[in-house]
Amino acid sequence: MSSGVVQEKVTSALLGALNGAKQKGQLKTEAWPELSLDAPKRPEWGDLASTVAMSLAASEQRAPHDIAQIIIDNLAQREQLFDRVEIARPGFLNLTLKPSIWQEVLREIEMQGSTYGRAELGESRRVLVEYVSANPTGPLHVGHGRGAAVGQAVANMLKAVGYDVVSEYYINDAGRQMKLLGSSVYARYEALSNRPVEFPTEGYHGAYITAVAEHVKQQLEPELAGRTAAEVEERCRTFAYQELLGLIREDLKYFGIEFESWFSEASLVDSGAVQRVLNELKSQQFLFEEEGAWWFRSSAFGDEKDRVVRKQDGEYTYLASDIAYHQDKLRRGYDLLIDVWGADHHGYIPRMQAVVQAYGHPKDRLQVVLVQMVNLLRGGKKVEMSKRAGEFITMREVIDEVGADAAKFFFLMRDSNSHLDFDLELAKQRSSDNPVYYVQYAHARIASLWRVAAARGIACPLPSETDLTVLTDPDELGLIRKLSAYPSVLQGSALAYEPHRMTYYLQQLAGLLHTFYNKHRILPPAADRDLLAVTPEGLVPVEGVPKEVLVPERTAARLALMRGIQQVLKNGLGVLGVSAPDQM
RNA sequence: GCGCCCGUAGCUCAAUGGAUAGAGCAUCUGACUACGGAUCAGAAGGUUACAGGUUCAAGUCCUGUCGGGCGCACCA
Repeated sequence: MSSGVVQEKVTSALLGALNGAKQKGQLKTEAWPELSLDAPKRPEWGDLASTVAMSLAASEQRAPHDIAQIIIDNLAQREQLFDRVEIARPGFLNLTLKPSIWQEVLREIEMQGSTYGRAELGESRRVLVEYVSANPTGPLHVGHGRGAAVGQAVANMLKAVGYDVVSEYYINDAGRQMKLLGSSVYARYEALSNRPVEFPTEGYHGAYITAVAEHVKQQLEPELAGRTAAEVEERCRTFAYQELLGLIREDLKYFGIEFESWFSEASLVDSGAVQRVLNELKSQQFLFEEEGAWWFRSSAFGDEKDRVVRKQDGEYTYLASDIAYHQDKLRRGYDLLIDVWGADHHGYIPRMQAVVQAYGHPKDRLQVVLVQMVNLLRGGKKVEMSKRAGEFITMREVIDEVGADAAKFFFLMRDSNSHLDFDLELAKQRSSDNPVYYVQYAHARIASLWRVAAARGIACPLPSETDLTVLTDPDELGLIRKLSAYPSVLQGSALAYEPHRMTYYLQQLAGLLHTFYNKHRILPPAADRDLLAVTPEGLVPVEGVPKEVLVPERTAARLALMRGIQQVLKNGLGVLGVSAPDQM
């Protein structure tokens, strides 16, 4: 796999050493464990560390240190690859690579450009990522925003590592909630015409309902004249559904999110798919009748009890169409289904996995990414919300206030499994408190180097046209090491469905860039002012410690380094759906 | 009562079973007449809730306890 040119070289060197030792009879383990290379925490532990010797200790029945020594003795290209190879306490193999190996990373990034970090791990297996899927009964709120950001990032990450991904929004346009929506709008509509009717007990109270009712009045009043109450209510329902779904689409677009597919629940009911699926399950003995209701035997697949799919009154439950929906996904041939849900639905996982199993698939064909609640704060104080009472902060309001980039980055900064405190005041601050700007600023800073270089007529050759061997400073090599870790960070985040690892990585990379930028120069000074100091007598040459000597070769090499950093920042932000601006 | 998630620095949170547990914020002290100060350097801050267990190695895995959140519908 393409985990980066450096990792590949070192891994194959280690593998060669292991196999060599085995041929000589020095090692006897049948299959080698996975050779992972960690970037050690401390610089004196080298550039990369392997734990393979310790992993082999049990099967070899030898001390890890001895095994490590055997590996070292069998390293064929030791002189070409490594400056230092050391064994540390329990049996770590600490490797320090030759700078020339690291320098290749910049050429690799240049060659691969926007595809740097991508991989073919997915082998084009087909994945359906379903997310948001909010009922079209009102505007999207903050919680949906987090689900949207996570879903998009997961889909993008999986695409980046070689899966064939389709993103889908499941529209709950059938059933009780839609009826309530219709009767709520109907009640408001009649009230607008001074014909008050009883407001449904569990109806939607938000101000947007009244707004929809007003639109009904403006656009449909002539058409509705003389109709029965039931007809008017039905028209209110379809009108409200269209309008609210339209709003949801606009909100998502505003957030920079586009779905490849929109799937209607009602279409499953209308096509008879729900009925068909239930019949299938019945013929398989996975469905039975009791107390006048139909039950899905989910307990046969590990759910704690069986679940009703058709109520005594003959209505289908939500589960019925969800079974049909997931069966439809499987039927469309996806190898993996990923559902992004609010964490309050976690109890639903076993029964959906039961569905998958009832259709003869392993239960892990369905993976559910749970997104925990968002705690909205303003200046440290909690913002209270209640959807029933119609008091909530919408996703659009959040984007209006802090911007789509900041909102996404904040939503993705934490493990989606943890509650998220989202402080609106903090997210819109254009200050060092704000991690989004920190990362974006790193990108913009590099972009400004190109502008300044162009203005001064300084050449910016590509890494492939540059002598990179001057990049030997620990800070330079440290940056390159970080860049070389990007592919494995992306791949790890993708396979774990954990976009927050990406935001952490990007913050770290940006931090290294800012540190470097403050400590070292990249472009030569505009004048020789750095050799002078201000005194009462005017400018005089500085005595003592000279500034870093910045020969043109070093400027070119550092610009090449900057180009690599900029590319990786751009790629990483892109996967998260966040922009990488050249100016801020 | 049962199930799922969480418990790490004052706060918000990181850490594929790896070495001396790391960032940001807040606090304190510092840094541009040069490439963007939306930045940087330094200090201080910890019995990883608690008790056992598994192993070369545990914040991470297992068991139990305590605390918080969320579920346990013929709602969605």
